[in-house]
Amino acid sequence: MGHSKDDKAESHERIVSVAAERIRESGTESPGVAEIMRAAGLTHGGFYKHFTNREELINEAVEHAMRENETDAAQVVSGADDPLAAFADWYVSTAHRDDPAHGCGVAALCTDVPHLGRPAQESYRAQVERYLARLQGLLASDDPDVRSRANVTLSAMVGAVMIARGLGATDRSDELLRDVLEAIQERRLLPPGRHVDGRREPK
Amino acid sequence: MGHSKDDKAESHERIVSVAAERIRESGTESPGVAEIMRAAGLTHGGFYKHFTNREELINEAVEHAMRENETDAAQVVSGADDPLAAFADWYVSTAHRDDPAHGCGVAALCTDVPHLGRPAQESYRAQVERYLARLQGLLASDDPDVRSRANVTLSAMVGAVMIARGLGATDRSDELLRDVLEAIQERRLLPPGRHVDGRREPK
DNA sequence: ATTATCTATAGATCTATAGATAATGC
DNA sequence: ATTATCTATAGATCTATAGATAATGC
Repeated sequence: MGHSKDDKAESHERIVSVAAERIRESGTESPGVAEIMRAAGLTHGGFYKHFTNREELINEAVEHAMRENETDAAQVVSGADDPLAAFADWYVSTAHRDDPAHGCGVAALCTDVPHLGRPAQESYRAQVERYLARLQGLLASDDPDVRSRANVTLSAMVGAVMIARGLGATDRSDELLRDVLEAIQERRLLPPGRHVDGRREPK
Repeated sequence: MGHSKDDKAESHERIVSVAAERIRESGTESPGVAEIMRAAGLTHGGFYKHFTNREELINEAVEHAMRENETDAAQVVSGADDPLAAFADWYVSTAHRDDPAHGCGVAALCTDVPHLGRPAQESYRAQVERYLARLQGLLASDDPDVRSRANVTLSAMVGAVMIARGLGATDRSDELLRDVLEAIQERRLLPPGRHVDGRREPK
Protein backbone atom coordinates (compact mmCIF):
# COMPACT_ATOMS: atom_id res chain seq x y z
CA MET A 1 0.00 0.00 0.00
CA GLY A 2 1.19 3.48 -0.86
CA HIS A 3 -0.53 6.41 0.83
CA SER A 4 1.24 9.64 -0.13
CA LYS A 5 -0.45 12.46 -2.02
CA ASP A 6 1.68 11.67 -5.06
CA ASP A 7 0.45 8.10 -4.93
CA LYS A 8 -3.12 9.30 -4.88
CA ALA A 9 -2.55 11.57 -7.90
CA GLU A 10 -0.95 8.65 -9.74
CA SER A 11 -3.84 6.37 -8.80
CA HIS A 12 -6.37 8.97 -10.00
CA GLU A 13 -4.58 9.36 -13.33
CA ARG A 14 -4.33 5.60 -13.74
CA ILE A 15 -8.04 5.07 -13.05
CA VAL A 16 -9.03 7.76 -15.59
CA SER A 17 -6.59 6.43 -18.19
CA VAL A 18 -7.82 2.85 -17.81
CA ALA A 19 -11.46 4.01 -17.90
CA ALA A 20 -10.77 6.04 -21.07
CA GLU A 21 -9.59 2.83 -22.74
CA ARG A 22 -12.47 0.68 -21.53
CA ILE A 23 -15.22 3.13 -22.53
CA ARG A 24 -13.80 3.47 -26.06
CA GLU A 25 -13.76 -0.31 -26.34
CA SER A 26 -17.10 -1.20 -24.72
CA GLY A 27 -19.03 2.05 -24.34
CA THR A 28 -19.57 4.23 -21.29
CA GLU A 29 -22.18 1.96 -19.66
CA SER A 30 -20.44 -1.38 -19.83
CA PRO A 31 -17.38 -1.27 -17.57
CA GLY A 32 -18.25 -1.40 -13.87
CA VAL A 33 -16.47 0.49 -11.12
CA ALA A 34 -14.98 -2.73 -9.72
CA GLU A 35 -13.67 -3.80 -13.15
CA ILE A 36 -12.04 -0.42 -13.82
CA MET A 37 -10.44 -0.34 -10.35
CA ARG A 38 -9.15 -3.89 -10.80
CA ALA A 39 -7.63 -2.91 -14.17
CA ALA A 40 -5.98 0.04 -12.39
CA GLY A 41 -4.54 -2.35 -9.77
CA LEU A 42 -6.88 -1.22 -6.96
CA THR A 43 -9.97 -2.50 -5.18
CA HIS A 44 -13.42 -1.04 -5.77
CA GLY A 45 -13.89 0.31 -2.22
CA GLY A 46 -11.35 3.10 -2.66
CA PHE A 47 -13.10 4.46 -5.73
CA TYR A 48 -15.22 7.02 -3.89
CA LYS A 49 -12.18 8.75 -2.39
CA HIS A 50 -11.32 9.73 -5.99
CA PHE A 51 -14.77 10.45 -7.48
CA THR A 52 -18.12 11.44 -5.99
CA ASN A 53 -19.83 8.89 -8.23
CA ARG A 54 -19.38 6.81 -11.37
CA GLU A 55 -20.67 9.59 -13.63
CA GLU A 56 -17.83 11.89 -12.53
CA LEU A 57 -15.27 9.29 -13.60
CA ILE A 58 -17.00 8.88 -16.97
CA ASN A 59 -16.84 12.65 -17.55
CA GLU A 60 -13.11 12.71 -16.80
CA ALA A 61 -12.54 9.59 -18.89
CA VAL A 62 -14.35 11.08 -21.91
CA GLU A 63 -12.28 14.28 -21.69
CA HIS A 64 -9.10 12.18 -21.33
CA ALA A 65 -9.99 10.00 -24.33
CA MET A 66 -10.54 13.06 -26.52
CA ARG A 67 -7.33 14.87 -25.57
CA GLU A 68 -5.08 11.78 -25.60
CA ASN A 69 -5.94 11.15 -29.22
CA GLU A 70 -5.35 14.79 -30.21
CA THR A 71 -1.73 14.78 -29.02
CA ASP A 72 -1.12 11.66 -31.13
CA ALA A 73 -2.56 13.49 -34.16
CA ALA A 74 -0.18 16.43 -33.71
CA GLN A 75 2.85 14.11 -33.69
CA VAL A 76 1.70 12.32 -36.85
CA VAL A 77 1.42 15.43 -39.03
CA SER A 78 4.51 17.27 -37.73
CA GLY A 79 7.32 17.09 -40.26
CA ALA A 80 5.44 14.97 -42.82
CA ASP A 81 5.94 15.63 -46.55
CA ASP A 82 2.19 15.57 -47.10
CA PRO A 83 0.62 16.28 -43.68
CA LEU A 84 -2.94 15.65 -44.89
CA ALA A 85 -1.89 12.27 -46.30
CA ALA A 86 -0.08 11.40 -43.06
CA PHE A 87 -3.10 12.41 -40.97
CA ALA A 88 -5.48 10.34 -43.11
CA ASP A 89 -3.03 7.41 -43.13
CA TRP A 90 -2.98 7.42 -39.34
CA TYR A 91 -6.74 7.77 -38.93
CA VAL A 92 -8.18 5.71 -41.77
CA SER A 93 -6.22 2.53 -41.04
CA THR A 94 -6.79 -1.09 -40.02
CA ALA A 95 -4.64 -0.42 -36.93
CA HIS A 96 -7.07 2.30 -35.81
CA ARG A 97 -10.07 0.11 -36.63
CA ASP A 98 -8.65 -2.77 -34.58
CA ASP A 99 -7.69 -0.75 -31.50
CA PRO A 100 -10.59 1.50 -30.46
CA ALA A 101 -9.29 1.56 -26.87
CA HIS A 102 -6.43 3.85 -27.93
CA GLY A 103 -8.16 5.47 -30.90
CA CYS A 104 -10.33 8.47 -31.71
CA GLY A 105 -12.93 9.31 -29.07
CA VAL A 106 -15.16 11.06 -31.60
CA ALA A 107 -15.60 7.76 -33.43
CA ALA A 108 -15.73 5.48 -30.37
CA LEU A 109 -18.10 7.56 -28.24
CA CYS A 110 -20.47 9.18 -30.76
CA THR A 111 -23.39 6.90 -29.82
CA ASP A 112 -22.79 7.25 -26.07
CA VAL A 113 -22.36 11.01 -25.83
CA PRO A 114 -26.03 11.93 -26.44
CA HIS A 115 -26.93 9.98 -23.27
CA LEU A 116 -24.23 11.59 -21.11
CA GLY A 117 -24.22 14.90 -19.23
CA ARG A 118 -23.09 18.37 -20.33
CA PRO A 119 -19.37 17.93 -19.50
CA ALA A 120 -19.00 14.87 -21.74
CA GLN A 121 -20.94 16.54 -24.55
CA GLU A 122 -18.70 19.60 -24.28
CA SER A 123 -15.55 17.41 -24.40
CA TYR A 124 -16.92 15.77 -27.55
CA ARG A 125 -17.84 19.07 -29.22
CA ALA A 126 -14.43 20.57 -28.42
CA GLN A 127 -12.62 17.62 -29.98
CA VAL A 128 -14.72 17.82 -33.16
CA GLU A 129 -13.73 21.50 -33.36
CA ARG A 130 -10.05 20.62 -32.94
CA TYR A 131 -10.27 18.03 -35.72
CA LEU A 132 -12.03 20.51 -38.03
CA ALA A 133 -9.49 23.25 -37.26
CA ARG A 134 -6.67 20.83 -38.00
CA LEU A 135 -8.24 19.69 -41.27
CA GLN A 136 -8.84 23.29 -42.37
CA GLY A 137 -5.14 23.90 -41.85
CA LEU A 138 -4.19 20.80 -43.84
CA LEU A 139 -6.54 21.52 -46.76
CA ALA A 140 -5.57 24.27 -49.25
CA SER A 141 -6.02 27.55 -47.41
CA ASP A 142 -6.87 29.60 -50.53
CA ASP A 143 -10.16 27.71 -50.86
CA PRO A 144 -13.25 29.67 -49.73
CA ASP A 145 -14.93 26.34 -48.90
CA VAL A 146 -12.23 24.91 -46.60
CA ARG A 147 -14.65 24.61 -43.75
CA SER A 148 -17.19 22.76 -45.84
CA ARG A 149 -14.43 20.46 -47.12
CA ALA A 150 -13.18 19.85 -43.58
CA ASN A 151 -16.71 18.79 -42.58
CA VAL A 152 -16.93 16.39 -45.52
CA THR A 153 -13.43 14.98 -44.93
CA LEU A 154 -13.99 14.42 -41.20
CA SER A 155 -17.33 12.72 -41.90
CA ALA A 156 -15.74 10.35 -44.40
CA MET A 157 -12.85 9.53 -42.03
CA VAL A 158 -15.03 8.87 -39.01
CA GLY A 159 -17.70 7.03 -41.02
CA ALA A 160 -15.12 4.75 -42.65
CA VAL A 161 -13.62 3.70 -39.31
CA MET A 162 -17.05 3.15 -37.72
CA ILE A 163 -18.41 1.03 -40.59
CA ALA A 164 -15.11 -0.86 -40.76
CA ARG A 165 -15.41 -1.66 -37.05
CA GLY A 166 -18.93 -2.93 -37.59
CA LEU A 167 -17.66 -5.18 -40.39
CA GLY A 168 -14.70 -6.44 -38.36
CA ALA A 169 -11.27 -7.34 -39.81
CA THR A 170 -12.52 -8.59 -43.19
CA ASP A 171 -11.47 -7.96 -46.81
CA ARG A 172 -14.57 -5.82 -47.31
CA SER A 173 -13.63 -3.73 -44.30
CA ASP A 174 -10.02 -3.32 -45.49
CA GLU A 175 -11.27 -2.28 -48.94
CA LEU A 176 -13.61 0.38 -47.54
CA LEU A 177 -10.81 1.91 -45.46
CA ARG A 178 -8.42 1.89 -48.42
CA ASP A 179 -10.95 3.51 -50.78
CA VAL A 180 -11.70 6.34 -48.34
CA LEU A 181 -8.00 6.83 -47.59
CA GLU A 182 -7.20 7.12 -51.31
CA ALA A 183 -10.07 9.53 -51.91
CA ILE A 184 -8.71 11.86 -49.22
CA GLN A 185 -5.05 11.52 -50.19
CA GLU A 186 -5.79 12.10 -53.90
CA ARG A 187 -7.89 15.16 -52.98
CA ARG A 188 -10.92 13.58 -54.60
CA LEU A 189 -13.20 15.19 -52.02
CA LEU A 190 -12.44 18.55 -53.66
CA PRO A 191 -15.19 20.16 -55.76
CA PRO A 192 -14.50 19.45 -59.49
CA GLY A 193 -15.56 22.98 -60.53
CA ARG A 194 -14.45 25.46 -57.84
CA HIS A 195 -17.07 27.57 -56.15
CA VAL A 196 -16.10 31.23 -56.03
CA ASP A 197 -19.19 32.57 -54.29
CA GLY A 198 -18.15 31.23 -50.91
CA ARG A 199 -20.78 29.54 -48.75
CA ARG A 200 -23.95 28.65 -50.61
CA GLU A 201 -27.51 29.08 -49.45
CA PRO A 202 -28.91 26.31 -47.26
CA LYS A 203 -31.82 24.78 -49.15
CA MET B 1 -55.46 -11.42 -21.90
CA GLY B 2 -55.44 -12.82 -25.41
CA HIS B 3 -54.03 -16.32 -25.87
CA SER B 4 -54.44 -17.37 -29.49
CA LYS B 5 -51.52 -18.26 -31.76
CA ASP B 6 -52.16 -15.09 -33.75
CA ASP B 7 -51.92 -13.09 -30.55
CA LYS B 8 -48.59 -14.68 -29.76
CA ALA B 9 -47.22 -13.90 -33.23
CA GLU B 10 -48.38 -10.30 -32.83
CA SER B 11 -46.80 -10.06 -29.38
CA HIS B 12 -43.53 -11.47 -30.73
CA GLU B 13 -43.47 -8.96 -33.58
CA ARG B 14 -44.30 -6.12 -31.20
CA ILE B 15 -41.52 -7.07 -28.77
CA VAL B 16 -38.93 -7.24 -31.57
CA SER B 17 -40.14 -3.97 -33.10
CA VAL B 18 -40.01 -2.13 -29.78
CA ALA B 19 -36.59 -3.62 -29.01
CA ALA B 20 -35.30 -2.54 -32.44
CA GLU B 21 -36.24 1.04 -31.56
CA ARG B 22 -34.75 0.98 -28.06
CA ILE B 23 -31.41 -0.52 -29.09
CA ARG B 24 -30.94 2.08 -31.84
CA GLU B 25 -31.65 4.80 -29.30
CA SER B 26 -29.72 3.50 -26.28
CA GLY B 27 -27.51 0.68 -27.52
CA THR B 28 -27.98 -3.08 -27.24
CA GLU B 29 -26.96 -3.32 -23.57
CA SER B 30 -29.08 -0.60 -22.04
CA PRO B 31 -32.74 -1.64 -22.33
CA GLY B 32 -33.71 -4.40 -19.89
CA VAL B 33 -36.11 -7.23 -20.63
CA ALA B 34 -38.72 -5.77 -18.26
CA GLU B 35 -38.51 -2.33 -19.89
CA ILE B 36 -38.89 -3.73 -23.40
CA MET B 37 -41.83 -5.93 -22.38
CA ARG B 38 -43.50 -2.99 -20.66
CA ALA B 39 -43.07 -0.89 -23.82
CA ALA B 40 -44.68 -3.77 -25.75
CA GLY B 41 -47.62 -3.75 -23.32
CA LEU B 42 -46.65 -7.03 -21.59
CA THR B 43 -45.06 -8.11 -18.31
CA HIS B 44 -41.51 -9.41 -18.10
CA GLY B 45 -42.43 -12.93 -16.99
CA GLY B 46 -43.82 -13.94 -20.37
CA PHE B 47 -40.61 -13.01 -22.17
CA TYR B 48 -39.09 -16.48 -22.07
CA LYS B 49 -42.02 -18.05 -23.93
CA HIS B 50 -40.90 -15.92 -26.91
CA PHE B 51 -37.11 -16.07 -26.64
CA THR B 52 -34.68 -18.52 -25.05
CA ASN B 53 -32.72 -15.59 -23.60
CA ARG B 54 -32.12 -11.86 -23.97
CA GLU B 55 -29.39 -12.36 -26.57
CA GLU B 56 -31.84 -14.06 -28.92
CA LEU B 57 -34.12 -11.01 -28.79
CA ILE B 58 -31.19 -8.69 -29.50
CA ASN B 59 -30.25 -10.75 -32.56
CA GLU B 60 -33.80 -10.52 -33.91
CA ALA B 61 -34.01 -6.83 -33.04
CA VAL B 62 -30.75 -6.04 -34.86
CA GLU B 63 -31.96 -7.88 -37.97
CA HIS B 64 -35.32 -6.07 -37.74
CA ALA B 65 -33.64 -2.65 -37.36
CA MET B 66 -31.52 -3.24 -40.46
CA ARG B 67 -34.34 -4.43 -42.72
CA GLU B 68 -36.93 -1.88 -41.54
CA ASN B 69 -34.67 0.95 -42.61
CA GLU B 70 -33.94 -0.63 -46.00
CA THR B 71 -37.62 -0.69 -47.03
CA ASP B 72 -37.84 3.03 -46.18
CA ALA B 73 -34.83 3.68 -48.42
CA ALA B 74 -36.46 1.91 -51.37
CA GLN B 75 -39.57 4.09 -51.09
CA VAL B 76 -37.52 7.29 -50.94
CA VAL B 77 -35.63 6.74 -54.18
CA SER B 78 -38.49 5.25 -56.23
CA GLY B 79 -39.80 7.81 -58.69
CA ALA B 80 -37.45 10.63 -57.67
CA ASP B 81 -36.07 12.98 -60.34
CA ASP B 82 -32.59 12.61 -58.87
CA PRO B 83 -32.63 9.34 -56.89
CA LEU B 84 -29.13 9.87 -55.43
CA ALA B 85 -30.11 13.34 -54.23
CA ALA B 86 -33.35 11.97 -52.74
CA PHE B 87 -31.48 9.16 -50.99
CA ALA B 88 -28.89 11.56 -49.55
CA ASP B 89 -31.64 14.04 -48.56
CA TRP B 90 -33.38 11.32 -46.59
CA TYR B 91 -30.26 9.98 -44.91
CA VAL B 92 -28.16 13.09 -44.26
CA SER B 93 -30.87 15.08 -42.50
CA THR B 94 -31.61 16.63 -39.11
CA ALA B 95 -34.74 14.42 -38.93
CA HIS B 96 -32.56 11.30 -39.19
CA ARG B 97 -30.06 12.69 -36.68
CA ASP B 98 -32.84 13.44 -34.19
CA ASP B 99 -34.65 10.09 -34.45
CA PRO B 100 -32.14 7.24 -34.20
CA ALA B 101 -34.89 4.89 -32.95
CA HIS B 102 -36.38 4.75 -36.45
CA GLY B 103 -33.18 5.45 -38.39
CA CYS B 104 -30.30 3.57 -39.98
CA GLY B 105 -29.07 0.57 -38.01
CA VAL B 106 -25.61 0.74 -39.58
CA ALA B 107 -25.12 4.15 -37.96
CA ALA B 108 -26.89 3.44 -34.68
CA LEU B 109 -25.37 0.01 -33.97
CA CYS B 110 -21.82 0.25 -35.37
CA THR B 111 -20.22 0.45 -31.91
CA ASP B 112 -22.38 -2.35 -30.45
CA VAL B 113 -22.05 -4.91 -33.23
CA PRO B 114 -18.41 -5.89 -32.54
CA HIS B 115 -19.49 -7.06 -29.06
CA LEU B 116 -22.46 -9.10 -30.32
CA GLY B 117 -22.62 -12.62 -31.73
CA ARG B 118 -22.36 -13.87 -35.30
CA PRO B 119 -26.04 -13.40 -36.24
CA ALA B 120 -26.00 -9.68 -35.40
CA GLN B 121 -22.68 -9.18 -37.18
CA GLU B 122 -24.08 -10.94 -40.24
CA SER B 123 -27.21 -8.71 -40.18
CA TYR B 124 -24.95 -5.67 -40.04
CA ARG B 125 -22.70 -6.84 -42.85
CA ALA B 126 -25.68 -7.68 -45.07
CA GLN B 127 -27.17 -4.21 -44.60
CA VAL B 128 -23.84 -2.52 -45.46
CA GLU B 129 -23.82 -4.60 -48.66
CA ARG B 130 -27.39 -3.53 -49.49
CA TYR B 131 -26.48 0.13 -48.99
CA LEU B 132 -23.39 -0.23 -51.18
CA ALA B 133 -25.35 -2.05 -53.90
CA ARG B 134 -27.98 0.69 -53.84
CA LEU B 135 -25.36 3.45 -54.03
CA GLN B 136 -23.56 1.72 -56.90
CA GLY B 137 -26.87 1.74 -58.76
CA LEU B 138 -27.45 5.42 -58.01
CA LEU B 139 -23.95 6.53 -59.00
CA ALA B 140 -23.05 6.68 -62.73
CA SER B 141 -22.88 3.10 -63.92
CA ASP B 142 -20.26 3.76 -66.67
CA ASP B 143 -17.67 4.54 -63.98
CA PRO B 144 -15.09 1.78 -63.37
CA ASP B 145 -14.71 3.07 -59.80
CA VAL B 146 -18.39 2.95 -58.75
CA ARG B 147 -17.63 0.59 -55.94
CA SER B 148 -14.89 2.79 -54.55
CA ARG B 149 -17.18 5.81 -54.83
CA ALA B 150 -20.01 3.94 -53.10
CA ASN B 151 -17.63 3.17 -50.20
CA VAL B 152 -16.63 6.84 -49.93
CA THR B 153 -20.22 8.09 -50.20
CA LEU B 154 -21.55 5.66 -47.59
CA SER B 155 -18.70 6.57 -45.21
CA ALA B 156 -19.45 10.28 -45.53
CA MET B 157 -23.20 9.74 -45.03
CA VAL B 158 -22.81 7.53 -41.96
CA GLY B 159 -19.99 9.63 -40.50
CA ALA B 160 -21.97 12.86 -40.89
CA VAL B 161 -25.02 11.47 -39.05
CA MET B 162 -22.88 9.97 -36.28
CA ILE B 163 -20.87 13.14 -35.63
CA ALA B 164 -24.05 15.22 -35.87
CA ARG B 165 -25.65 13.03 -33.20
CA GLY B 166 -22.63 13.49 -30.97
CA LEU B 167 -22.95 17.27 -31.42
CA GLY B 168 -26.71 17.27 -30.78
CA ALA B 169 -29.19 19.64 -32.45
CA THR B 170 -26.84 22.64 -32.78
CA ASP B 171 -25.97 25.05 -35.61
CA ARG B 172 -22.59 23.33 -36.00
CA SER B 173 -24.33 20.00 -36.36
CA ASP B 174 -26.82 21.34 -38.91
CA GLU B 175 -23.95 22.86 -40.90
CA LEU B 176 -22.00 19.60 -41.00
CA LEU B 177 -25.03 17.69 -42.28
CA ARG B 178 -25.77 20.35 -44.91
CA ASP B 179 -22.17 20.41 -46.17
CA VAL B 180 -22.00 16.64 -46.57
CA LEU B 181 -25.44 16.56 -48.22
CA GLU B 182 -24.39 19.21 -50.75
CA ALA B 183 -21.11 17.44 -51.49
CA ILE B 184 -23.00 14.27 -52.36
CA GLN B 185 -25.80 15.97 -54.30
CA GLU B 186 -23.35 18.09 -56.34
CA ARG B 187 -21.30 14.95 -57.09
CA ARG B 188 -18.28 16.50 -55.41
CA LEU B 189 -17.15 13.08 -54.18
CA LEU B 190 -16.38 12.20 -57.82
CA PRO B 191 -12.72 12.04 -58.83
CA PRO B 192 -11.77 15.36 -60.58
CA GLY B 193 -9.69 13.55 -63.24
CA ARG B 194 -11.35 10.24 -64.12
CA HIS B 195 -9.35 7.03 -63.63
CA VAL B 196 -9.55 4.74 -66.65
CA ASP B 197 -7.37 1.92 -65.32
CA GLY B 198 -10.02 0.61 -62.94
CA ARG B 199 -9.04 -0.30 -59.40
CA ARG B 200 -5.63 1.04 -58.35
CA GLU B 201 -2.96 -0.84 -56.45
CA PRO B 202 -3.34 -0.84 -52.67
CA LYS B 203 -0.28 0.95 -51.35
C1' DA C 1 -56.05 -30.05 -22.50
C1' DT C 2 -53.11 -26.69 -24.09
C1' DT C 3 -50.73 -22.44 -23.79
C1' DA C 4 -49.97 -17.24 -23.67
C1' DT C 5 -49.46 -14.24 -20.10
C1' DC C 6 -49.00 -12.84 -15.21
C1' DT C 7 -47.24 -12.74 -10.32
C1' DA C 8 -43.53 -13.76 -7.37
C1' DT C 9 -38.94 -14.68 -6.53
C1' DA C 10 -34.11 -16.72 -6.69
C1' DG C 11 -29.42 -15.63 -7.88
C1' DA C 12 -26.12 -12.61 -9.85
C1' DT C 13 -24.26 -8.09 -10.49
C1' DC C 14 -23.64 -3.25 -9.74
C1' DT C 15 -23.30 1.35 -7.23
C1' DA C 16 -22.39 3.28 -3.04
C1' DT C 17 -21.34 3.31 1.99
C1' DA C 18 -19.22 2.07 6.56
C1' DG C 19 -15.65 0.78 9.23
C1' DA C 20 -10.85 -1.33 9.49
C1' DT C 21 -5.94 -1.17 8.17
C1' DA C 22 -1.54 0.65 7.29
C1' DA C 23 1.07 3.92 5.43
C1' DT C 24 2.46 9.25 5.33
C1' DG C 25 3.81 13.68 7.26
C1' DC C 26 3.39 17.41 10.75
C1' DA D 1 -3.32 12.70 13.37
C1' DT D 2 -4.40 12.23 8.78
C1' DT D 3 -5.66 9.70 4.82
C1' DA D 4 -5.22 6.30 0.81
C1' DT D 5 -6.67 1.87 0.31
C1' DC D 6 -9.00 -2.45 1.66
C1' DT D 7 -12.74 -5.64 3.37
C1' DA D 8 -17.50 -6.29 3.95
C1' DT D 9 -22.06 -5.29 2.95
C1' DA D 10 -26.58 -2.77 2.10
C1' DG D 11 -29.87 -1.67 -1.46
C1' DA D 12 -31.14 -1.55 -6.17
C1' DT D 13 -31.50 -3.69 -10.59
C1' DC D 14 -31.32 -7.29 -13.94
C1' DT D 15 -31.78 -12.06 -16.07
C1' DA D 16 -34.07 -16.14 -15.68
C1' DT D 17 -37.27 -19.56 -13.53
C1' DA D 18 -41.45 -21.55 -11.21
C1' DG D 19 -46.04 -21.83 -10.48
C1' DA D 20 -50.75 -19.59 -11.04
C1' DT D 21 -54.35 -17.71 -14.10
C1' DA D 22 -57.38 -17.37 -17.87
C1' DA D 23 -58.07 -17.62 -22.39
C1' DT D 24 -58.11 -20.78 -26.88
C1' DG D 25 -59.26 -24.81 -29.64
C1' DC D 26 -59.71 -29.85 -30.25
